[in-house]
Amino acid sequence: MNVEAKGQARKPRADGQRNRERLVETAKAAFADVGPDVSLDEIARRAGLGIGTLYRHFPTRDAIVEAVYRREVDELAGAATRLLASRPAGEALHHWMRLFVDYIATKKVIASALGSMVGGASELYASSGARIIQAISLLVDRAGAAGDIRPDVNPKDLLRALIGFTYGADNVGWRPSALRLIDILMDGLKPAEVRAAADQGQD
Amino acid sequence: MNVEAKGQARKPRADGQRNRERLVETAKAAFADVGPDVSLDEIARRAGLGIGTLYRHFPTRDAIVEAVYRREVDELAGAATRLLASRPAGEALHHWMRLFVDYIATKKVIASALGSMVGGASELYASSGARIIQAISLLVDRAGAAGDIRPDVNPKDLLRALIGFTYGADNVGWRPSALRLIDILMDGLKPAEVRAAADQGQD
DNA sequence: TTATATACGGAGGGTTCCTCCGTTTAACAA
DNA sequence: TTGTTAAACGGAGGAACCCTCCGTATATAA
Repeated sequence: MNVEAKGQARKPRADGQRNRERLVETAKAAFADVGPDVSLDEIARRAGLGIGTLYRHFPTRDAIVEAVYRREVDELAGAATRLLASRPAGEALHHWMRLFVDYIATKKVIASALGSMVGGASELYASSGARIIQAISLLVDRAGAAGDIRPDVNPKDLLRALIGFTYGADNVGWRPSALRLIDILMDGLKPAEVRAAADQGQD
Repeated sequence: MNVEAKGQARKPRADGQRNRERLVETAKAAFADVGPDVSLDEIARRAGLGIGTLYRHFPTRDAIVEAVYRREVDELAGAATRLLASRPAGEALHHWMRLFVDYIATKKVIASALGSMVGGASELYASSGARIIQAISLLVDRAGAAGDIRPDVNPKDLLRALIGFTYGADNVGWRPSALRLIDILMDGLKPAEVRAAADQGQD
């Protein structure tokens, strides 16, 4: 019942897995109480591990951020289908965008990591960025098909906008500002008829 | 005819002014051919001056960026009134937002500097950030008064959006993406009647 | 010419990033 | 158990950057 195709691969070392886990948890705590710019050295130090060990497990900063926030990203991506099930596609998209802002509000690190993933060289592999793009694409497609928004909207544009809105998330008042911008953007996405109708109650 | 109120202040030293000028020009060249993240050490080195000299003239990175791009920022701010003179306020706002993107497209450094100014602690002094805010506020006020956009739009929100759109200006395709987003945002700013009218030619 | 406020220069300490490689240790076979 | 070996560890160390501090040099004004 060996899964290996050829040769005899060893099973991964137990200490390796333990340390990887330890690093992820330490990083999570460090992001929370030092801030999103905490140094990788600091994370290694807190974990009681050598810096070399950290770099072997996570060759880039984004890699460890991704590991830390995998669950959050999954939730956010999953919320897309959940929202679609319970309301019109246009509203689902609107809610999801607000949700995006709320997620970033608590975990600012995600924003910059997403930023470098979305436009990055390798968009192919199933990274967190890819899952988020899938989610927003689904919402945009459905909303477009339902006539809730114009049919020619580029989902990546919207994602860029969302990431952009959360840029500078330290400045006071950024959150309400981002939410207002989402409302405006959402209005701009609607075909003129829909807006006119919404303006006079529903028909 | 002494301008000084009290005591006898000396006139600024000639070498000081020369070096300041030299630093600004060197920085401009360095931003252009090394990139927006060129180190301050590198700029001082290229200028043939000590790092201490650079820091005395420009205590922060933003300070030197501001000196380098003062003219560009002035032009951009000035464009607001020029545009207002030649077309309806709503269109002027729309054009100005596109112009903003074009300016950033060539000088990426401005974006991050603006970012830290706009939300920064001291919004009071007449910095570049302040002049940009004044420009966009003027446009928003006029457009609101003319009924081209809704009257309750917060100009700082728009500026944040613009800065956000230009975030990640290295990624391929960011510029057309930013322009599309501006169009959408602009549509969202319009009162429903205006959009409906525009959709069917003009009335 | 002299006095002195101004400006210069760069050494140096602190931080972060990341690589490299000698040492340790877990997994597996005999 | 013991030996072999691949995997993982650790941290020294070089490079880059930031910024301060203070001894030295010089332009200005008397």
